[in-house]
Amino acid sequence: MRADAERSTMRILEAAETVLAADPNAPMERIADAAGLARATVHRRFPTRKVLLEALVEQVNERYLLALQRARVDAAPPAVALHRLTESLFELKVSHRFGIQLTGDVLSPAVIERLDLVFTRLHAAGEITAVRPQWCRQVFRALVHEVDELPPDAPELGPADSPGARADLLVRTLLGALNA
Amino acid sequence: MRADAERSTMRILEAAETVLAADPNAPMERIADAAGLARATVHRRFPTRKVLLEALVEQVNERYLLALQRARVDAAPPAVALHRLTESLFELKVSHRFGIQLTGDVLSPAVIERLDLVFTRLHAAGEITAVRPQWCRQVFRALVHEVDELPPDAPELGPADSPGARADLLVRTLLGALNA
DNA sequence: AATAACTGAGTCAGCTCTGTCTCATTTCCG
DNA sequence: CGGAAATGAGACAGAGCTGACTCAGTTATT
Repeated sequence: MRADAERSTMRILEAAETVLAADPNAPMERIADAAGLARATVHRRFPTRKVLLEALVEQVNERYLLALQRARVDAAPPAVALHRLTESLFELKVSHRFGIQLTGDVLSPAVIERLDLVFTRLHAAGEITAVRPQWCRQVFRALVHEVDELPPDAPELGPADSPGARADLLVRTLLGALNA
Repeated sequence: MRADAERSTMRILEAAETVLAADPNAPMERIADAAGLARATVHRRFPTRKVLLEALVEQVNERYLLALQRARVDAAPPAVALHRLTESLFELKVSHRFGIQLTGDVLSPAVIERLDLVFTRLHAAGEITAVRPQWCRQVFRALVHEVDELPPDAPELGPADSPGARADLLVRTLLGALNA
């Protein structure tokens, strides 16, 4: 694969993210335009729309996994790990909104496993009463989405729009929800 | 409008709900089939797909409002009202999954107003610390969705699958989330 | 500089969905 | 019963998207 083609592939993935985030049914041509390429070129890398979507999912799963290991999910105190993970996730959301939304159904097993680890450890530490990691994951994902859609000046985020404000709110809300 | 045509209209709305819940992009013909009618007949009632969708939204808004007044939102203790409202909402979800999902953006002002009333009253009663009804609504809707997707035998719902088990879980979780 | 890889632009057939129209037939309602 | 309304079946044009293909021109690599 020529360095040339590599760049094109990346461009396409980026363009697909931004375009499909705005309109999940956008035609391939709009993605090609956003990437500054011809539609035919997109079809050369990704023969089918389905293939392109799968590539997006895989890409997000990789970054997800990266965020999990940067959060030191298995070593750090679980509440801290959750907080760090959340911060990374919000960053991930700005550049990969569509992909994340798409992974709702098809999170990679590796990601699920690590994610569940956070919640079992939270339970073991007595920070939450909820038992099943699956349920915790569901609530987590839902709240991440809601917090993410909060406008920057929302009172829930506190006075200053500090970078960790969203993560704070999320952790607080999630622990409250899973303690009931 | 002949009694005949009235029935057809209802059939179409019902069919649209069930078909679109499974596939939001399903073609008009599939809706017509599900309604036991010809595609042309559907187009006679609802000239455009857009019009049909709007009708679905309106229908859900009506039922939503009905649920709110049956819950005695303005008189009953707010926690009780919330519980009753939640029960109705879960019922509504089984028959109007698609419409409810669609109303995420376009809830009627009347519904929003009544819904906000619940949360301001909850705050006044000291049951939640969250202030902004908008934020409460967001979290509420998100959790309703997650609880609704829980399988009937989920441990979170308790031993017996009593009718109010889901509402119990939701109220518990929501109050926890909005207290953090 | 030569070769191989990549790309742009255009064309093409095929498919699906939409919305409209017609006309014969069935169904309601007074 | 008889007229009016509603329906089914089918055809129709139009639009949009997809995926494949060609070929001339550009770009990277050795």
